[in-house]
Amino acid sequence: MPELAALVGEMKFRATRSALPLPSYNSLPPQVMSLKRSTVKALLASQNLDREVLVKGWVRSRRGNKYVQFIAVNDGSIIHNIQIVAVSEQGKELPLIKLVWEKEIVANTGPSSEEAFKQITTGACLAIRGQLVASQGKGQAVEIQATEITVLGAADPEAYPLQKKATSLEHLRDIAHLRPRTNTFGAVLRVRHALAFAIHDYFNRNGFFYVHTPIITGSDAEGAGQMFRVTTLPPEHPPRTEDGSVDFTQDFFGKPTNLTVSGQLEGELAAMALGSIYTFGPTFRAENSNTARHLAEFWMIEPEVAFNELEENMDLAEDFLQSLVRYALEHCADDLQFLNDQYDKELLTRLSFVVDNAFQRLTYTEAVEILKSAKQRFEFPVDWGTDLQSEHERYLVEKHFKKPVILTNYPKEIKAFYMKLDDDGRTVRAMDVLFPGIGEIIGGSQREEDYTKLTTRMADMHVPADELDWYLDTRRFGTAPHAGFGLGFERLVLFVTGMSNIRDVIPFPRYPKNAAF
RNA sequence: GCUUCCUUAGCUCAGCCGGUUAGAGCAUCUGACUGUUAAUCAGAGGGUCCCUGGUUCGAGCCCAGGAGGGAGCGCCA
Repeated sequence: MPELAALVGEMKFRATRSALPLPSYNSLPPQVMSLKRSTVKALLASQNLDREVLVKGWVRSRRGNKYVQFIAVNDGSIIHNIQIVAVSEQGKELPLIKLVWEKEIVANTGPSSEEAFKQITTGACLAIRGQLVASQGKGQAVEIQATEITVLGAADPEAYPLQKKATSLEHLRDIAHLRPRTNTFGAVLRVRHALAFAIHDYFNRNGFFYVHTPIITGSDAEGAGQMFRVTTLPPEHPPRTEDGSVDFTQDFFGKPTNLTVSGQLEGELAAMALGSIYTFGPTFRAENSNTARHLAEFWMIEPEVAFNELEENMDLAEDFLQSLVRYALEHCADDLQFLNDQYDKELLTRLSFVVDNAFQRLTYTEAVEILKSAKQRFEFPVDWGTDLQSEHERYLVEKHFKKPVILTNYPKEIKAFYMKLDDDGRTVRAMDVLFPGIGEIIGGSQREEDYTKLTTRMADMHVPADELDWYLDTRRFGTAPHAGFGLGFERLVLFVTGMSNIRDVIPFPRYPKNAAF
């Protein structure tokens, strides 16, 4: 014999529901099914009131009493919620709406209705049909007077991890599969989308062609960092050659292969035919970097332009960045306002400043002089010939110039082999764009187009020329001056959103000891 | 990889010099309230104090080792 309490609960639940006519969800009247879904964004902007609408989304909060209920619903189309109101008939308890739960219509009064109402909790997914009307309350212009609410998916309030109150960004990283449902990550992901779109739009308007460079590369000479090996050989017992080393001729590609650390070298090949090109794709670095500015898997944009020299490369980088930030300011106003209010009160001011003011351009040598005469004490000494430390870059950007800085003409010893040698033979035509709070957001250069100088540099730096003969062919056949740079997409998103950790501006971050989701 | 800080309720955190039964706000549950704005008010339930070992009459607190996380640095975008 079952426990009495359990039996009563079961009866209350089943009996009331089976006492009602039970049309299935799929046999709802045609006018219900034909009503097209509106986004919250469209409804909040609508001037066309007093009409029937259908909206679907997730419950952010529910409040009220047994006579009137207010449900804040968000569908991701915009950061704002739409308020759903369910009011009771005069003199009656329970709001007068038709509730649909588990594909069955339940009455608008009675125990089954109470059960259905209990499913409307934070995190639950609803479809709401009702009248779009001017709001009677303050705080929102319009609201929906619900006539029918369908519970598409309940969310157990005891188990649902996202509360109405603040949750730390660190904890949200542990539940990254649910964090898009928060205001913060909704805003970040919409801004991220807008920036990605703006990048393609900018290049398309300016005559650049989007080139897809390979993700899997057979070259380990790109010089941009540690690589992830790609192999189908069994890790326990790989085939061996006679001398005992792994026999990569039996691997999938017949040679060792890795995930790309840069599309630049292939991008240069395309630029030497199409003129202006860009890449925008995933990039992988197997470095053990544990910082708020590094990911093992990130997205990089690499434009490359034939006939451009260093000056034009700087002009492109500056105009490009300013255009992207301007696009975000114009198209993500609500999201940026939220991030400004919630995380970084200077965000909008800083973004406008970057759009309105020219970047400071100076050479590495000039920067060293400024740093040497600075009153500030640095942990690491400044000396011509050594790379600048984070503290030095931060001083220049945040204290001395108080604006984005483009540093050029670095000593050749601290830069990559493909950068064009200056006439003095000591420096190369490199450029780093430094942003406040981010540090290096762009790294680029004019490329060495002279075959002899390039091969000499490669020999000096022990870069195997035989593996890069295809690259050297561009210098052998119809070489031309050209220049380009790499923009870390997540660093751009970091700057525009004002977030402080790069792991919070990509949906599923990859970093040492973490590849969850 | 290095330096440093942290780990206590579902979440955010407090916990005095090592001393009785482990605390708050929010969330959750129950009740009240006919237009709320992260609603409010009243009540209730909720704990492997990260793990292992040690010191002590006694450990959330002290010591050692381990795990996880944050921040800073290096590598870079």
